[in-house]
Amino acid sequence: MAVRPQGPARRRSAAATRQAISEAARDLFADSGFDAVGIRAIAAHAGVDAALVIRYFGSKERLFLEVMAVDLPVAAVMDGPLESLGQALVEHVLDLSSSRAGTLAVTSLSALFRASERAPVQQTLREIIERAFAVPLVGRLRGGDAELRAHLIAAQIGGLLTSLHVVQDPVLGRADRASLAARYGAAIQCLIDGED
Amino acid sequence: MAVRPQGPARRRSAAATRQAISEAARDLFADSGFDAVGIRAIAAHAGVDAALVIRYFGSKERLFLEVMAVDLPVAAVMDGPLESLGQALVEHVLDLSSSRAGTLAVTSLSALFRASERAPVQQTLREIIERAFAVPLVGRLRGGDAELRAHLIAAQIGGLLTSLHVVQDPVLGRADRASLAARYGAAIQCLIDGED
DNA sequence: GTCTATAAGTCGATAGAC
DNA sequence: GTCTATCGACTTATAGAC
Repeated sequence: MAVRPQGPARRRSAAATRQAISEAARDLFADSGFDAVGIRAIAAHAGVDAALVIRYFGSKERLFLEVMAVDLPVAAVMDGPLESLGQALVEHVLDLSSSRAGTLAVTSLSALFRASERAPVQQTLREIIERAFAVPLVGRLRGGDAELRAHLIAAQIGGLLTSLHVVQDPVLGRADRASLAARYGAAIQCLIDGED
Repeated sequence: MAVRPQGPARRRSAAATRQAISEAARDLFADSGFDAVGIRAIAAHAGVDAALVIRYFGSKERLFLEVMAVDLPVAAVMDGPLESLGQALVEHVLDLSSSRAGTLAVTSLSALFRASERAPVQQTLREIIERAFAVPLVGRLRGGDAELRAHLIAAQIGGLLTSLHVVQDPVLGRADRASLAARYGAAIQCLIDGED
């Protein structure tokens, strides 16, 4: 085996270092929020030096934006039949927490939400909503005010998500999946159907 | 006139000092959030010394909780007729921003939402929801799952409030009051009516 | 490519003089 | 009741050695 080169520590490829920082930041930001997580903690968690975090990402805020800008994984259910989309959407949202990817999306969204006094974070949130709801829905909705209705549906889903994961409403936590999907699904269906 | 006593600065009554700190904290927290506002800034804004802020309120977090725990002023509309409560509720929420007290409630609520990774803040939010929605609604709703439905209505209003004031969705910002109240009001009415 | 060292500043909270 | 002074720890970000 070749002896290690003269660098102060073991080398990794640039890509591997970047990725390690990315993953550490994602995990820490997602469960403690932007302000509570320092660059030192991210570096320690990634096994790199704190200066590298800035070197690779420019600033803590840019790192946050790059790492938390996930898409809400609802594309599949949004293409389903319109007549039962309300209930299907709620079921899908309730099931997010049982997959690793879903949990990550939900915790990232909560972190974005909590950091939304920063203008670029707010912009990121708007883009996520636009991609997840407005884009797939506006063309499909019958009746007037399609764009408004799509954004109101996004507001409803946002309300459900924040009640579940930000406020952590105990009544919603105790409720069974079926009644929750039926009740809230019906309210969303109301906006899908339109009926002007 | 009696000469001023030997204190290092002009005296105020304890109550007046407390109130000055309270008001400064309320304003600053409401438009910049918990983390972004330091004790020194609050003190400067109130015209007092930074040490007094801690002396009077114990800690920055206790000050935040005491000052931001407002009630959402919806009691009046919640007692209105059930058949049109959905639309009335949305109209009321949309009109909050045109009164001083309403704006204060909305910005305080936004600040609480954004600081909700702290357990006591989360608890405060739950109590606000309980008082504003569950208490006045549970007894009045006909049909099953009254408690669940009341909390889902709270989730819907929460979604509307956060879309308007936290995310600041531009589509909702541009929409006219009447269509917004009609569309979202109908969706809320759906949960009020029940129809199991 | 990775490190040490440090700049330059913030923070919440406390002790004690007056 | 109000102040000064300060503790101790933290922050983001940079400069430059290796």
